[in-house]
Amino acid sequence: MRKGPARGPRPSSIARVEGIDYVDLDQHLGYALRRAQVAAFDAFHRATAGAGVTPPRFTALVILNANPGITQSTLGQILGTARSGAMLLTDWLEGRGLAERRHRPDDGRAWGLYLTPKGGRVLETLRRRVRQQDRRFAGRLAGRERRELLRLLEKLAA
Amino acid sequence: MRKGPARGPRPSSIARVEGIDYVDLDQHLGYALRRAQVAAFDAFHRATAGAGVTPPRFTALVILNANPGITQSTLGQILGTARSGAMLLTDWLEGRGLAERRHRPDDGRAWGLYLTPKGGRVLETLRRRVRQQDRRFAGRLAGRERRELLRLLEKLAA
DNA sequence: TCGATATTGTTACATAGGACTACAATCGCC
DNA sequence: GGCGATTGTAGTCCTATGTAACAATATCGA
Repeated sequence: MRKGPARGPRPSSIARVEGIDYVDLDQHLGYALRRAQVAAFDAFHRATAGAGVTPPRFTALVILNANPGITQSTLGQILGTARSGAMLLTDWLEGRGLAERRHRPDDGRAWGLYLTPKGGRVLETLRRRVRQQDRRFAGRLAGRERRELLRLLEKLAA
Repeated sequence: MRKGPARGPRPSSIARVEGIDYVDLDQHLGYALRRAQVAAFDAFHRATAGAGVTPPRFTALVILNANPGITQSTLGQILGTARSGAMLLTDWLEGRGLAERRHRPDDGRAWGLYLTPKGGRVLETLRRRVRQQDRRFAGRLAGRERRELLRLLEKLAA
């Protein structure tokens, strides 16, 4: 229906071009957020290179680990995607042996989603790498600045 | 080649789901940035509803206005997209009479891009609406917080 | 000056992530 | 028991990219 930020082929980075007048573009929160997010995505991608793990997939792993047994619908809500998208994501995870669907005794329609032992191990590795890269990425900020940034972002997205 | 944030069909918003343990997801800059950006995009979309103007299109208008005569390649660099994408974008702008291509006397290969008078008017309207919506969106932040946020984002994206 | 090389716009093609809809199975509630 | 709501699923469509190939033109070096 409408359009929004998602994931797809990527701008390797949004570099400033020499000799161009950017006017007051930086004063727009949306523009500033987008630039920062592209940079963050770059960092994420470097951290997980080769694993084929995208941000939503990583998020799904984290969520499944902390909330075993949730349904695909719930996962979709958490990620902000349609049910069909959550299903494709689950297919992907299951296809790699990272997660599995288990019938729910209490509800014949729904599946419960669980991380497999392998999924847990992969998550741990990813988590370590992502955290490390995150720290490097945020290296330009002082510790207090980083915390302040997170606080402000949280306030915006709430 | 790789994947990254872009625009496409959208998650209407990424709401927190009741009873779910989000663990330390908020501690990841990438995740926090993404959530904030989705919210910002929502605000942008409301501001430009009906105009069919997406963030990159808006950016292109602003850039063309301040840098008349730039080439499509340069526009692509600024937006962080491939030449072919810049061309499609230019087609769209030209199709609506917002911008036009003019032959360059100095380079037979390239076109110079210029905003039309109509393009200028549309930009002014959009700019006003976007700025207004931006302010509303940032309303949850104190003036100083907003400036601080922009400063930190800039530092990250640089 | 001329030929190799690079750049620009363009076209055609491929991909990826979503949304939307329709459907069958199942649940919940009256 | 029956009807509306929910769940997973499959199918289809759309949009925004990127890549590769090409012709025209520029540029640079021998």
